[in-house]
Amino acid sequence: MSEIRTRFAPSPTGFLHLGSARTALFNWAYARRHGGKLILRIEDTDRLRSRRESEEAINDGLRWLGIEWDEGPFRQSERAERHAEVIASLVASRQAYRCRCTQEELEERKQRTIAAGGKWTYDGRCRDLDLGEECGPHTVRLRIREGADLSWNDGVFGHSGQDAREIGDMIIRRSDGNALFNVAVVVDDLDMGISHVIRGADHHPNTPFQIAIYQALNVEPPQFAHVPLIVGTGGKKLSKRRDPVSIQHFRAEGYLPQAVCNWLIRLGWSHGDQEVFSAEEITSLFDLEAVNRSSAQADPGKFQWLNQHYLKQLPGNQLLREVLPFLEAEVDAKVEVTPGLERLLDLLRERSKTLVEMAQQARFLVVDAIEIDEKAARKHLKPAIAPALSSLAEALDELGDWSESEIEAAFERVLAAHGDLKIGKLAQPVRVAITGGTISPGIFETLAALGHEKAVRRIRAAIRGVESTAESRTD
RNA sequence: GCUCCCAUCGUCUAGCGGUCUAGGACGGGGCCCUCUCAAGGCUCAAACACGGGUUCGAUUCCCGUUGGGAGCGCCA
Repeated sequence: MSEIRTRFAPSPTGFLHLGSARTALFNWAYARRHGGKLILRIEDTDRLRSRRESEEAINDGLRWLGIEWDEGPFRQSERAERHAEVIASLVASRQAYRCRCTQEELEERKQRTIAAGGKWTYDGRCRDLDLGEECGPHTVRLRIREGADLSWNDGVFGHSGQDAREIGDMIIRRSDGNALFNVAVVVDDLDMGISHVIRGADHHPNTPFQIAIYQALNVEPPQFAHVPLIVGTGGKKLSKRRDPVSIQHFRAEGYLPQAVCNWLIRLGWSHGDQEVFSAEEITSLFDLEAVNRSSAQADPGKFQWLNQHYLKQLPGNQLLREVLPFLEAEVDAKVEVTPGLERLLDLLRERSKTLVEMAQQARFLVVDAIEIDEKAARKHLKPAIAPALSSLAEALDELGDWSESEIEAAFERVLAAHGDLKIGKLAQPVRVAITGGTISPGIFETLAALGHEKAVRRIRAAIRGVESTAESRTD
């Protein structure tokens, strides 16, 4: 059996799109699974929409996801000569012919046919005219035999095909001399030795026409597999306005590439009841047979769950490396890495869905001065708790060993000394005092992570705050 | 409008004629744990779109209906 060669062929018209990324992932997984190669080809023949920056964005996105290609990136635009050559050979062998119908004429005839209740395919006006080079401005059309068998066995949809009569003689070269997408794709796939064309189901209707080109070229088409589209909430088409669709966006939101890949691979593909797949599992288990035929909605909830799952699994040094940029953006300053910070991040991974959230939750530890949430202060920093808070500040200040267990012991002493105060009564005020809010990891762990000096300073500052508001109230 | 495609809990899905009183996961409810928030454990609710066939037997096969999607460019 010959080598498995798949390709990812995006058009560089924006950022790496969610659906494109999944197609890339499927192609990559399929190639890896079978010891084959993935070829990256940029379909940039639409000059108006193609931009070099978006090509870079696609490469970056793929690299970030860990999808490595083996050959390319090739640019379709750089292969124009080869496309022209193939079209010329098709004309020479009378498989294609020149057509001088103008767009206006075509449009008019089309409207007339439709108005008369007919179905429009090219009416073949120039089909047998045998027009030569000198016929003036013209396009080139592929001659489609009426009885041609344009069917194929799709890797996902099974037996597929369309009646040749439904297709009509399609244009393969524009009047400006450039090849059209369908030919360019066929020629490139052929030249690049692609064995499996795995692409979005939006290409499903294109396939019969491409098969006609393979037939005209008298070559065997590759295997086709069309993967169902990803749709947005409500089963509607993904919209750039409503749905987040760019991989870069997810990256900026603090999602891990492992989570994105895992999420995407399970959209339309499954392996029994398994939900979590490492990159190794993806590339050893992925299988076209198990790809679904119906389109899938992208569920953000599952995505968040997966992201937290991977966050929890990340080795400490990697977690730090991932969060640091987000944390520095959060506080808008360079952040010094301390053991306390590392400890806090470790506690935070169980409480964060994304790196962005984690950075927000770690903020209190790296800033010099915190802002205390007013509502939290009103609820928890009341005069009644001030005495206990003072004793705690004292007890903590005297601690020689700033460890979680010593801090806990200090708490217990203070609690006992204040009439068996419940720990919750003291923990919340302290939490507000040191983090500015009501939410944090366990209070002993949080205090330990924050550090001796900052912790005591913040508690004392909170006590002063309580006293001053108490005074202003009695006025 | 025409061509093609799809249809299991809210969502992603398992199921490839009897094992289905339909399984898992996310999300949701409840309980436990608990210094807050999480995490974790246990638990509950939740689906075969509808109508005809085929068959001893249909979630599974066939045909319609309905609903959704894609394509119908001198775009890719």
